Amino acid sequence: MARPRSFDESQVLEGAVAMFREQGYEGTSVPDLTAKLGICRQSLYKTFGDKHGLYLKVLENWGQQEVDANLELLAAPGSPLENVRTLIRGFAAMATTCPNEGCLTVTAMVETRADAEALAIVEGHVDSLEQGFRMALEKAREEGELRSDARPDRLARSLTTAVYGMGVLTRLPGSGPRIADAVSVMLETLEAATPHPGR
Amino acid sequence: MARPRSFDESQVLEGAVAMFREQGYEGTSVPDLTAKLGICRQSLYKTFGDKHGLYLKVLENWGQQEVDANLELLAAPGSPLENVRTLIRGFAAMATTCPNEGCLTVTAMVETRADAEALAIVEGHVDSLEQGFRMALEKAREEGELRSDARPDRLARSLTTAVYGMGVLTRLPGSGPRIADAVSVMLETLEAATPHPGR
DNA sequence: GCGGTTACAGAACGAACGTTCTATCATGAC
DNA sequence: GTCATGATAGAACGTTCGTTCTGTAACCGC
Repeated sequence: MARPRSFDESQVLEGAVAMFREQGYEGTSVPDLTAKLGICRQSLYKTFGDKHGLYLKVLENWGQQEVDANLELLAAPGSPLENVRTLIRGFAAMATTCPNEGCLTVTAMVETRADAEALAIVEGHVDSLEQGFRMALEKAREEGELRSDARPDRLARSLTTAVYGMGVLTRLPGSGPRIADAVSVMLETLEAATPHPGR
Repeated sequence: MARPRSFDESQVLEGAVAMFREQGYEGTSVPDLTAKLGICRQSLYKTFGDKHGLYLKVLENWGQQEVDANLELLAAPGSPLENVRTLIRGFAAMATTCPNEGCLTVTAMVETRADAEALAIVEGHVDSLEQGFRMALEKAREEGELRSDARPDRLARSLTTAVYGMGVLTRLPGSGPRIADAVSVMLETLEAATPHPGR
């Protein structure tokens, strides 16, 4: 009954994620978006309301994809402590292999300090990661992978802080060694909380 | 021989630091600057070249004030390990008491990913902090405050990463507990590297 | 095939940006 | 007091931003 749209909404969202990630919100103009996403201005406004609406949608989409994938990894069957280690190593690998595409969450935290809606979404992402760490570490303690006097909540908050530190230092070329050592110390801190630390 | 200028250059720089810190580079317009700094447009361009020149000057000024103050603190006489602890606690206090004025270095890393000049200055700041940590920790090891098998370089890089993690999470309201726990774990990690960890 | 509906393409809007230009004003040397 | 000099104040430049408007093109049900 009408002309079909010549773009795929989820593909547009994916492309927008990449652009906002690399260039930030202010740094990505509407002409930029329409040119690289294969969607015309009118359709963009019809579909997402305006640029800010698209940005919020992108942040939510990021949460449903990246963040939820991390949570699934942390809650995966097997050793919860090993899941934590795997995720941390994964973050470090991402930070060192793709230094130019920084973490969308980090960009959003810094750029949108006056954007309450965006901040709320981003805060949800950070909280989710922290809770994911905490639950995995609690499970690890219950299963005897961590000592009974370990503090999963404190460890989780510390890991979260360190992970976002890696996320922001990714922006600096030559931070590879810094990030690698940060990961080493994180893993050692976890090791020190196991029942038999040391060899 | 001519009309004297009605502004103080160092005061203008200080004010500009505050504005760039809170609002970022893009988020601070030239009319904003002239209105709040008490300097007219013409004088701003005459003195600093252009907005970008002012920004670079601000970054350098930040380095000479904040960064050098931190380095002095780390190299202060007395216990080098205690100096490290004091600096970390100071960062945490800053992050929790002044959450709205984020770290200028963090803002610059995220915002100016395509600005090579700014990035170079900022990289210098990060490297300086890391080296400051490393030298203090090496001195601590030499003086017996840390075990001989401690790794000052790794610890320094890890601390640096954690500190900038705190810097970016400052942007999120309600990160107080997260930052506090991150500091606790950092201090525990240092404690674990002392000759007699535990009580 | 035809009509109605929706997407597309591009021109055009006002506002804000960084920057430059012009004119006025305040001072020090003589 | 007069003049040269440099700072100040504000209008004005072109560009780019996000957004809206106008017309054209493409599809579906009948």
